[in-house]
Amino acid sequence: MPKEEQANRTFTQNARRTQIIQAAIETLAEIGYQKTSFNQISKRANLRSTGMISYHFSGKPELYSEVAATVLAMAEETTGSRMEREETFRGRLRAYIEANFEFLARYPAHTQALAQILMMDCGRDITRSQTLARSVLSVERLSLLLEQGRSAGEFGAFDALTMALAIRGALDGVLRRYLKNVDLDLERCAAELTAAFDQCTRPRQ
Amino acid sequence: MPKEEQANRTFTQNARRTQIIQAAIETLAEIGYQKTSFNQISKRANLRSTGMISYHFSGKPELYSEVAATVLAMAEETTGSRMEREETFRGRLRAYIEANFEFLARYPAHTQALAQILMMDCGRDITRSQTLARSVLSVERLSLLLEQGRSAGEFGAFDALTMALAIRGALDGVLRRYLKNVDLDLERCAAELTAAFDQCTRPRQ
Amino acid sequence: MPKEEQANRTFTQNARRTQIIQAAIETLAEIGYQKTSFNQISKRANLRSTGMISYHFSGKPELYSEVAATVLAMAEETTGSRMEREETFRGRLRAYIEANFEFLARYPAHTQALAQILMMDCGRDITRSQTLARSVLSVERLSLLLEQGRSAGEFGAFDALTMALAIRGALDGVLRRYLKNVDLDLERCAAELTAAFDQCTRPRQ
Amino acid sequence: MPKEEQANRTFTQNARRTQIIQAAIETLAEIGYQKTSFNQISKRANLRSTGMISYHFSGKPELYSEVAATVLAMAEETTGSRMEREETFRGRLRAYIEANFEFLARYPAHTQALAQILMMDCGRDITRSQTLARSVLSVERLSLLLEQGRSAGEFGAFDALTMALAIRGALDGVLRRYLKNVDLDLERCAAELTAAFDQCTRPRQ
DNA sequence: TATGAATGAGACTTCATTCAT
DNA sequence: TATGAATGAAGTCTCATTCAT
Repeated sequence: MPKEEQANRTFTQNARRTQIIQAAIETLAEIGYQKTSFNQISKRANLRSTGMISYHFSGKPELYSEVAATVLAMAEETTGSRMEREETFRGRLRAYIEANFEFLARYPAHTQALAQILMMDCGRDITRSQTLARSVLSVERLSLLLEQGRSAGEFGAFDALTMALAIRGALDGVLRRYLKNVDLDLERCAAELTAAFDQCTRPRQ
Repeated sequence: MPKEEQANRTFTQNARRTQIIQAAIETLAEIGYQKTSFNQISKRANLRSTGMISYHFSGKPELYSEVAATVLAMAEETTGSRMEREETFRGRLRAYIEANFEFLARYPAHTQALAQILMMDCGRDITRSQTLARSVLSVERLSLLLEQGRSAGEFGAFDALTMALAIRGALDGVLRRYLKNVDLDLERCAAELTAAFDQCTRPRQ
Repeated sequence: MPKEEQANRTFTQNARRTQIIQAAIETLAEIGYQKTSFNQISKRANLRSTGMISYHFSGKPELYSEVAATVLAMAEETTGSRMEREETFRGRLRAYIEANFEFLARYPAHTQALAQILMMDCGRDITRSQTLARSVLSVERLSLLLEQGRSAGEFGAFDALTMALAIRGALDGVLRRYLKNVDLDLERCAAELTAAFDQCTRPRQ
Repeated sequence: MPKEEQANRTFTQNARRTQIIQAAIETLAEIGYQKTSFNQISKRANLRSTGMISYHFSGKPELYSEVAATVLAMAEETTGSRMEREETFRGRLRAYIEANFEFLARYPAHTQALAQILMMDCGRDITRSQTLARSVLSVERLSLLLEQGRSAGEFGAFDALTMALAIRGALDGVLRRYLKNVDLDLERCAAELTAAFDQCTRPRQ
């Protein structure tokens, strides 16, 4: 009887959970939130029944939370390590933007799945949770970075939260377009965005 | 027997359609795309059965298309007229950003509903239609504005489409946060964003 | 307020009823019993609402009864007059078969509509009514013809009802095939069937 | 999660499918095609909801196809084995007619259900499928038999297809009457029809 | 007479979830 | 642990019929 609070999971249980989460990611990316059902997910996971999913997850919310957490953790790796190599806050901002594109290029399905879930998260199951707020991808973390950079005199006198929302939004806008229509040249987009936000975060005379 | 191709609608029919569209907007804004059903909408429209909705609209796609068209038309008014008053492209860009905030402040539910529909529009029923593409709010129109401004020497040498996606995305990001959490000071956000994009669209030396 | 038992109909009412009946025939022939709804019929009759049909007919059963009666009356003309010209019972049987094909060739839609209605008549609204039983097309009348011919020594000693059912069934079988697939050569079919039943009704030695 | 392409069905699934098919047959025979709904069928199958039917069959078309296939398979047994015992084509024709009556007498509900489905099969889901075309009961097979018999000199020079349509139609006509009104003496009908078609397929001088 | 808006029952279908095995 | 059959609520849609005008 799984579904316990966390821990206490056997190796097998974790394997199953991972397998299901992976299948959920693929399904969300492939057919979209609307058409994604336990049935679809279980097919992609080569499970013989949807009961398996209900058995390992308390319900759709938990499954989707786990999907989000998984993707966020992966993004954390890519992005976090990329940012830590930079010494200036300005350098970290550039790294943040570039890392977002790198992740998209490497894991489009994961990005897609996360986007789908966050968009539909109206009950705020995920958004309200700490999982997202603590992620390096979060507006909050980005806002903090800007704030610190401003204190250090690297950035101008803008409002950190608004700028963070703008940067995150701009990234999401470009990412979303790419996911719909792969014609975008990601490298060029990355360069354009880093340049743009590099410019508009400059101290204004 | 409604559901006819277009036109040919009586006064009463149009009134009902409007009423239903309005109820759909409120429902989408209030409980989100997922939970929005004909049942919920008909309750909010004080209709006795969902049959009434099916009677006036061929189905969910038509209803949602009409919702989108309605909101876009309203936005067109606010935004379009605000932009036309400007003479420079740079001025129009500022007006565009400001008008987005004005509309949001005046019609938060409409903005919310439109956002929900466009996000879920994976079948591209609406996105692919001309309704959106021709709207002032569209990335395409914004991109065109930037392109023209660049030709006129008002803007720098950035890629117009990427910048348009970024601006639209930044706006959506801030809007979305406001819709989740009304604590944002919209006027200040507007000022920050106009300043930010005014700066980063400048010709770079 | 129409819907009265019969009579008492004004000229206009009768015109409307005829118009609706005609539209029903076309609809049944074109799209089949299943898809035939008041809505479809009213469109084909250029009526502005299905209310019109309910206003002139007490319901679907009455409408379909009238359709059946109309077609049967037309068939009566074709077939009856054709048969009366014959002097022998054997001649009348041939005439009966030939007239069925003539009618089919001239009024395929009417034949189709009647067939659809009689097939679906499980409540026996029509079959049980006298309209059909009294028709020259009915098995009963055909059976009577055979009986009389037998008494007159023209036919063999078969069971009249069974033979009548067989002849009527054979005609329906060929007709139905023609209605599905117009490749049949009706004249040849008519000749074949007259010959066949001419032979098998002969007095057997 | 059933509804798979074919095979891969467990014992239980097949049992349920059979049960539902049986209930569908009874329902069709009892209340007719029009009134037969998943609701009615599920009641007769002692299922608690119509969802069960949708769970085992992809939809009405699949269910009805299976009903038709089931009945045709049963008829194949009765009729096929009865015909194979005959050595002449003429003998087989007689066997064919007699077997039809035998089947009707033994399985009136099945006959009724099949008749209902084939009559309403306007989309030709079933008729167009090979299930019917390959059945012994089909006009095609009957036509072939007549053709072969004619080549062998056993039958006269009639058109095989027309005669096959006539025989099949005659059988259906008698069968249908019996199903509506059980007063017919099936044995006598069988004798009459075999005699009749024996006579009219004779080589004519 | 005629209109057409409104109704509400009922159809089919999907789905997350439960439960006996 | 895993299976998969079963459930039943909820969803969208169709339709004959009613009724105020």
